[in-house]
Amino acid sequence: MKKRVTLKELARELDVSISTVSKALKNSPEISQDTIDKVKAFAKLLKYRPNNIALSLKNRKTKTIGIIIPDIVHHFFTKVIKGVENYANTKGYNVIVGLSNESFSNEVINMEMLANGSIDGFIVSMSRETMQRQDYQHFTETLDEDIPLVMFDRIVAEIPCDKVIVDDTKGARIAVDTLIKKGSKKVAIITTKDYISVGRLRTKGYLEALKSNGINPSSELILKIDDDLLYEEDHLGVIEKQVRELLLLHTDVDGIFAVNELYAIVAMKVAKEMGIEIPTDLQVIGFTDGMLSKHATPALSTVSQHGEAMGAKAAELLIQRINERIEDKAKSPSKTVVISTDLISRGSTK
Amino acid sequence: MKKRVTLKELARELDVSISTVSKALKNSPEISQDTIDKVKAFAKLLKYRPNNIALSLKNRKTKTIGIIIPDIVHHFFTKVIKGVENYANTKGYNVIVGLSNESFSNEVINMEMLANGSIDGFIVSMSRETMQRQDYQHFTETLDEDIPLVMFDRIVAEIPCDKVIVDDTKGARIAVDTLIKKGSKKVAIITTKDYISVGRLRTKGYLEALKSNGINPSSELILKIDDDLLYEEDHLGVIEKQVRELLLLHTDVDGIFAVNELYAIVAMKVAKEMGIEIPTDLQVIGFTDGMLSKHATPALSTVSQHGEAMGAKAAELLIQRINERIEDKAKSPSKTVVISTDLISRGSTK
DNA sequence: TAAAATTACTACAACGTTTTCGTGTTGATA
DNA sequence: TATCAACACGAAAACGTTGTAGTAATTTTA
Repeated sequence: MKKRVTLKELARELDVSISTVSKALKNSPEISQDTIDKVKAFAKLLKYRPNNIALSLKNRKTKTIGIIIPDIVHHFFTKVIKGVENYANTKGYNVIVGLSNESFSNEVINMEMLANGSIDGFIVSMSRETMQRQDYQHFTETLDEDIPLVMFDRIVAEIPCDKVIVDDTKGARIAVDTLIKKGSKKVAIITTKDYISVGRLRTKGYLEALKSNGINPSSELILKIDDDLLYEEDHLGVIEKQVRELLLLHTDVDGIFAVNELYAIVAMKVAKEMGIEIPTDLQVIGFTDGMLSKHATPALSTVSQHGEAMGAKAAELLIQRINERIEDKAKSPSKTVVISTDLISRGSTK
Repeated sequence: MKKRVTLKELARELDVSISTVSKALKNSPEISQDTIDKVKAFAKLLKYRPNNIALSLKNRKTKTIGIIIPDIVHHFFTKVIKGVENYANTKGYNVIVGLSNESFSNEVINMEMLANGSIDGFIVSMSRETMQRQDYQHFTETLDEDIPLVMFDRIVAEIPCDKVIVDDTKGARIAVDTLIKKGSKKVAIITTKDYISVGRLRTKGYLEALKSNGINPSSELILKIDDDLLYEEDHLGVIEKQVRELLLLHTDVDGIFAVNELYAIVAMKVAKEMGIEIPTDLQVIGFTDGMLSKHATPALSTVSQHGEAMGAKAAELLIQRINERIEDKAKSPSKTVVISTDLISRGSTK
C-alpha cells in the first residue's frame, strides 16, 4: 500500500530542499547538526531507503555481477555460485544467475540481456555448445564494451580475460598415479569427447601418469563418452553399457579413473553388478567432489575441485577489475589463477 | 574501450533531437519513414542498446525477481531455481539469487538489499532460523511496501501471500502406505524436529498411514534428528549413530520412511553395514527426489517434489502479481498452489 | 565599517530513458 | 488568401539520486 518514500517527499514535508536532505543523510559538513538530526529522524520514521536503481544510474555501476553457467543442477556449479555469492555479498554485490542450459544461444541471449547495464561484470563458464562451435564473439564483444569478464573451469585461452581453473592435468595425473601406486596394474579412463577442455586435459594427465610409470597407454582403455546428454537420466544407460563392455573385454582392468563424478559412480555400479569387488579387484577415482561421491558405497575417492574457492576467487578477480575500471587505472594484464586440487581418499581406493 | 552509446550520442551524430531518435527506434507514427530508417541503420551500426537501468528507473520496474533460499548446495532448491529461471526468462525477467545460509539475519539483509528497488518481487523459502524464531517482520514489511512475495516449500500460513507447496502430509502418507502394502509390518520414520514445517507435516502423514492401516504408532520408531547441521559432513556421523541405535534396538523394523533424501541414504548405508538386505529385509522410501536417490545402490524409492515445477509455478504466480500491481488491479486473494507429489518406485522397495 | 570569510543552505545539471505537449512547415480547404 | 489539418519534429519534465556551483545571511578580520 505505502508507496516508497523518496528524498523529494522528505524534502517537501521538512520544507527544505532535496539537496539538503540528501546531504544531511550523508552527514555532510555543509549541513548544520540541527538539520541533520531532524532529517535523519524523519527519514527513519518514514523508513526512507535510497532507491538502488537511481543510484545505479547515477553512479553508472550496479553493484551486481552476473554469473552464467551451463547448468545449475550440478553440484560443482552450485558450489561455485555459493563461493561467488558469499564473497560478493561481503563486498556489497548481488548476484544474478543466468543459465545457458548448455546452449550457445541461451548463453548469448543471457549475456546480452545483462550487458545492457544490469551488471558490472560477468563470471562465466561456457556452455558445451559454445565450446563445440568455438564461437566466442559474445565474449569479445563484452570485453570490447569494457565489461569485465572472468571465466572459470570451462575456459578458452584466446579470450584475454582473468580465468580461474584447476590444474586438470595435474589433478588427473596424481589420481592415476595414486591408483598405480596403490597397486592397479591396468588403469582405464572414462572421459568425454575432446572438445570438452577439461576432459581433454584430464585425459592428458592420465596419459602422463601412465608414461611416468612406464606403462604404455592403450586406446582400448580410453573410453570417450559423448556427453551431449550427460545429465539426462535416460542416457545413463548408454554410459552403463559402454562401461560394461569395457569391463567385459578387459577383465584385468583393476583401476578406473573417471573425469567426473557421475561416470565414476556408474562405473562402480556396473562393476558391483558384475560381481567385481571395490576396491579389492577394482579401484576407482573420480573428478569433482560432490554429493554422489560422498554418499556412494563404497564412498568414492575423488579429485576435489574446490568449487567454492573457485567461485570466491573468480568473484574477487572480477570485483578487482570492476574497481580498476572505475578508478580508470591502467589495466593490469589478465591473470589465470590455478586452484590446486586435492585427492580425497575414500573407500573406492585401497 | 568503447563506451556504451546512448540516445544522446545518436541524436548528436544524426543531428536530430533525442526524442526523435527514441521515437524512431520505436516506429512511432510521428516520425517519417525516412528518418526512422536512418536512425535505425545508424543505431545498428553503433550497436545501440537501451540502458536497462535507465528504463528501470523510468518505468519503476526492473524486470528482475529475487529468489531467497536457505542453501543452494541442495538439489531441491537448485531444481526450484531452474524452474524459476526458465519460466522467468520466457517472460523477460532476470533472477537474482540470495542465499540466507539458513540464517535469519542473512535472510533479512538479503531481502532489504534487494527491496530497495532492485527487484519487482520475491520468491522465498525461509531459513531454518527464521522458522525457529517465528519472526516474519521482514515478510510483512515487504508486503506492506507492496512488493509481491511468493513463498514456497517452507512457508508460514499467517503471511498473506501466494504460496507453492507440495502436499507433504499426503505424500508421506502414500509413501508409508506403500511400504505397508508392500509388506512392511513395522515402519520407522526418520524426521526432523517439529519446527521444520515440512518435517512436521510429513510425520503427520506417516502417522495417518499407520492409523488407516490399524497400526499403533510408537514414539520409539520416530527418530527426530536435530538438523542444525544437516549438510555439514562432520555431523553425518551423528545421524548414522542414531539410525544404528534404532535398528539395533528394534531389529524387527522392516520399513523406513525418511523425510529427506539424505536421511534415507544414511539409513540404507547403516542397514547395509549391519548386513540388512534391502529391500528384502528392509524397505526404504525417502522424500525429495535428488541425485543421491537416483544413484544409490539400490536406487532409492522417493516421493518426488517436482522442484522445477514448483519453481515455475512460483515464478508464474509472482509475475502475475507484479502485473496486477502495475495495472493497479484490485488484488485477488492469495492463492496456495499445491503441487502433487509422485512416488517413484526404485530398488529400495519391493 | 567595509571587506573577507564562514555558515547553511538551494538550484541545477547529470545519469539515459520515455512521453506529453508544443511548434513550425507544409498542403488542402473554403 | 486566410484558415486549418496533417505532418514531422523538438523541448521539457519525469523517474530518484548526487555533487558542483552558487547565494544569502551571518561572523570574522583588517
